[in-house]
Parts: sequence; C-alpha cells; structure tokens
Amino acid sequence: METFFNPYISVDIVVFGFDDNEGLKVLLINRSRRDDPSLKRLKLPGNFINKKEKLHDSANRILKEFTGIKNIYLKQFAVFDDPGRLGDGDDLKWLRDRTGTEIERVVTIAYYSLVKLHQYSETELSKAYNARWFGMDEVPGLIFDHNQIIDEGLATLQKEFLTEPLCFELLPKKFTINQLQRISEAILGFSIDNRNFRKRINRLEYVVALNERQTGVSHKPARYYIFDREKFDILKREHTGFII
Amino acid sequence: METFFNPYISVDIVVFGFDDNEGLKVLLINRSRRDDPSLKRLKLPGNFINKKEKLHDSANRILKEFTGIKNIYLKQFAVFDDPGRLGDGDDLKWLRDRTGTEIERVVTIAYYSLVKLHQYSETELSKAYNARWFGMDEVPGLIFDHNQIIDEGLATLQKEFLTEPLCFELLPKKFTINQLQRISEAILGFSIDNRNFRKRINRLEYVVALNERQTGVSHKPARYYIFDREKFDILKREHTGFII
DNA sequence: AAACTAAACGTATTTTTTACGTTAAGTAGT
DNA sequence: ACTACTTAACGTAAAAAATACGTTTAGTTT
Repeated sequence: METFFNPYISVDIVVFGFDDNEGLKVLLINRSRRDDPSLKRLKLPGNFINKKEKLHDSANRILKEFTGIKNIYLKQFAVFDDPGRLGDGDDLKWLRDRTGTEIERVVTIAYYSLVKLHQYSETELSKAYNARWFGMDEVPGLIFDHNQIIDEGLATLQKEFLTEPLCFELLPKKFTINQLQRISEAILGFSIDNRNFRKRINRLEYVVALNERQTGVSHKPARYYIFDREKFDILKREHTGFII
Repeated sequence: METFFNPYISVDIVVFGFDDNEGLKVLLINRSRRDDPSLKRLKLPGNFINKKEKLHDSANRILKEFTGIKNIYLKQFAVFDDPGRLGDGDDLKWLRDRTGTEIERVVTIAYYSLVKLHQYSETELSKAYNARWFGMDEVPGLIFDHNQIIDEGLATLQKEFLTEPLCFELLPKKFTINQLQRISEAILGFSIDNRNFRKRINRLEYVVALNERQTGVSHKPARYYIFDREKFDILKREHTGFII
C-alpha cells in the first residue's frame, strides 16, 4: 500500500523540562490520542517521517502535533534500530491498526529536546494533547524501547551538558544563579558548593548580571542574570578545550 | 521488487587512520569496485543495510566487505537525511543500476572509525579492495554528500577526542609520548608545548610507562607507553568532568 | 524589633596551567 | 675516539583555577 509517510523510519523525541521545585521531567503522551481511552499505555512523542521531509522538520512537526510545543532546542542523539525493537505483541498490533500498514521493521531517529517547562502548563498539555510531565523517577513502562530511549537521552544530556550551554534552554530568559545551580545539580545528579559555583559563574563573561532583582519573595531577593549567546559563541571559537 | 536489503536505509563509514609522518588520513573507495574501471568517482565505504540486521552489524559487515578492515572502533555520529542528498544525476543512476532497484530516498547513518593505519598497508588495500588512504587535504569531490559526511565526521572526532580516549585507537599498542602528541596536534589542528604535554601525560595514571625503549633510531631512544583501559574506565567513573 | 529565609560575599590552600631553556642518550661520520 | 647530529627528557617560577570552609546581608513575616 502506498502511503504518504515513510513506514521504515520514524522520529521519537525525549522532551526534558525543568521544574524549580520538582526537578527534571520528561513529557509522555498516551499511546492512542483519545480515540480509544481504554488503552492506557504511554509513549514518547514520535511518529513516522513523511516521504520527502527532512528529519529535523519531521521532529518539529511531530512535536507540535502531539504536544503543541514549537521552536525549541532539538538535538539528534542516537538511532534505535534493533530489528526486534517493536516486539510482536499488542504494541505492534496497535501500530499496524493505527497506520493501516503492514509495518515490518522501523528504525527510529531519537532526539532530545529542552523546554522551558513553565511555558507549558500541565493543564493545557493534558487537555489539548493528552500529554503529561513525569519526574525522571516516575516514568512507567512505555511501549517498544521507549524507556531505553529516555535512558540514553538522559545520558547524552548529562554528557553534553558539560560542554554545551544547555541549561539556558531549560530556564526562563532571566534567571538567578541559584536556579542555574539547581538545574546543574538536577541534571548531573550531584551537589555543588554554592560559593564555588557562584565564583565560577561570575567568571563566565556570557552570563551577565542585570540590575534587576526578584520581587515579592520573603527573603533577600536574588539578582537576575541572562545568557549572552553571542558572547558565548565568540568565546567558544577561541577556546580549544584541550584536556587529554 | 523484493530485495534482501533495505533500500531506504544505508550506512556510511568515515575511516580515519594516522600516519606518523603524514598525519591524519581518510579511507576512500572507488564508486564501482572494478566492474567498470572507467568510472573513477570516489566514495566512502558504505552500503544499504540488510533487512533484519542491526546497524552496527551492517557497519562492521560493510567495512569488512569493502576494505577488509574488522574489529575496530566504530562510532555512530550523525544521520544524513536530506531528501535531495542523492541528487538526480549520474551518481543516482549508478546507484539504481548497481542495485537494480528504483531507489527513491535513502537515509544514511554515518559512522566514523579509527584504525591503526600501519596495520593496513597501502598496497593491500589498493590491490584487494581498490581502497586508498587520502590526506585530509587531498580528498577530492566525492559522490552524493560524502564530502559533507567527512567534514562532520572530522568535527565530531575533534570534539569527542577531547573527552574520550580515542588517540589510542589510532596508535600501536606501544607508543611514545611524542607519537601521542603528534596525533593530538594532527586531530586538534594546533600545536602543543612538548614539556607541558609530557607533564600532563605523566599525570594520567592510565598511560603507563614500560621499561622498553625504541631501538635502531639514530638519536636518544624514546620510552614506550601503553594505554591501560581498565584503569581509565575506573577513573572515568569517578570523574564528573563538571565544567559549565 | 526579632525571627526567618535565601542570597551573597571572602580567604587560605592546593592543584593545574602556562611559559620558557637546558641536558641526555643514542647513531653516524670523520 | 671524538665531534656532530637528532630527538627525548627534564625543571622551575608565576599565574590561574579549584577546593574547602563561615559569615553577613536584604528582604518578609510575626
């Protein structure tokens, strides 16, 4: 059967968000978008690519269709290709039913993405898209190899976090140093001395202090900072990062 | 037409080797393996995956088929997916002829690999496989987007070289500190102070000195070192590498 | 005005990085 | 056998960065 989509290649997206109080979260959707509420299995946002569509465009399109999210950081991080990854049970049956196609083997290109969680309210995501944020420890068993995809996505995020300015994708434009630290700790999984962290951040020319402070908090208000991407890019070009 | 291979997905491999005198090299093969010597276009080793084969196995198989190389470091680094990447000219025609299949769009998974160049002599590669090493500055125009794949492969190598023990894949088991330095300089593209480099290496517990020296050289013979992967893995686990 | 809370600052010590010049251990040529 | 040649190997001082700790500050709440 001729389809408009390419039934051999799909895209799956691990959407990470950061909540100041609850830490790192991942966005999951229901296997069947409302059509059959009895099926409760959860999955990553993902779908087949269209036949003449670039993968990056597919990822953006699919993310928008399934969650309403657009214009965010998207990074390809791995290909999941095990010929047996779809299993031969209920999940594969569901996929064949949904597509009306005799799906055989699907190779999926996995992306992780970073969003400013506070821009996507729980209620809106849930009402309009049947999507929900899950803490990294609350993720249930998902369809196919989606748990593995999340695990590898997190591992990649942790690694790339060390050399890329990813934290700023998860924070509002204006943020405090302590927010930055909480994110770093949440992603890296260990705690950092606050005084040394501040010294470090203050040395970074691309994290610039504003003359603005928090208001309405019942303690000393924190100063706001912003990320200067231009400055970062310039400095990065000069920096070799040679370690070995 | 039913084929044993999957005509939608391929694997291409950027094989890097290091020559002590001539620097970093990449392995290219002729577009048509001897069948038609008039066609002289060069390409990366690569081919379609088989229908029930894991990508990593495909990469290993294809590399062996086209170059005889096996058991080497192979790292998936990007997916090349532009729907127009095959063009609509001679190269596409060649591909359709060779496969006897009406190829449409091919998404290719790119790997880079690192080999100890001295193990694969120029003559053997060239006679048995029609493959040849090219200096990074000598690479001619290749088919499809293979030049771009090499460029991105090199960029990835340079990046991952900073945090992974990749140099040891390119060197013989026993190597000298100066060899290590020459590789680092070749890959990173800048020069390093030899005295500081030595100090740095000597601090690495996983680069261990042997009680063996070069023989038959007309100067002070250099000491040999080996890479202790076990020690490296242990130290890596303890190391956070936190930078931000 | 006292209690509370998170923000912000500082200093001494150790470790790492950087910048540079000299000596050492072999072979080859006379 | 000694001199020239070539690459290996060592060392030190100064600057910068990392680490390990305690204390003060600026607001709100009671």
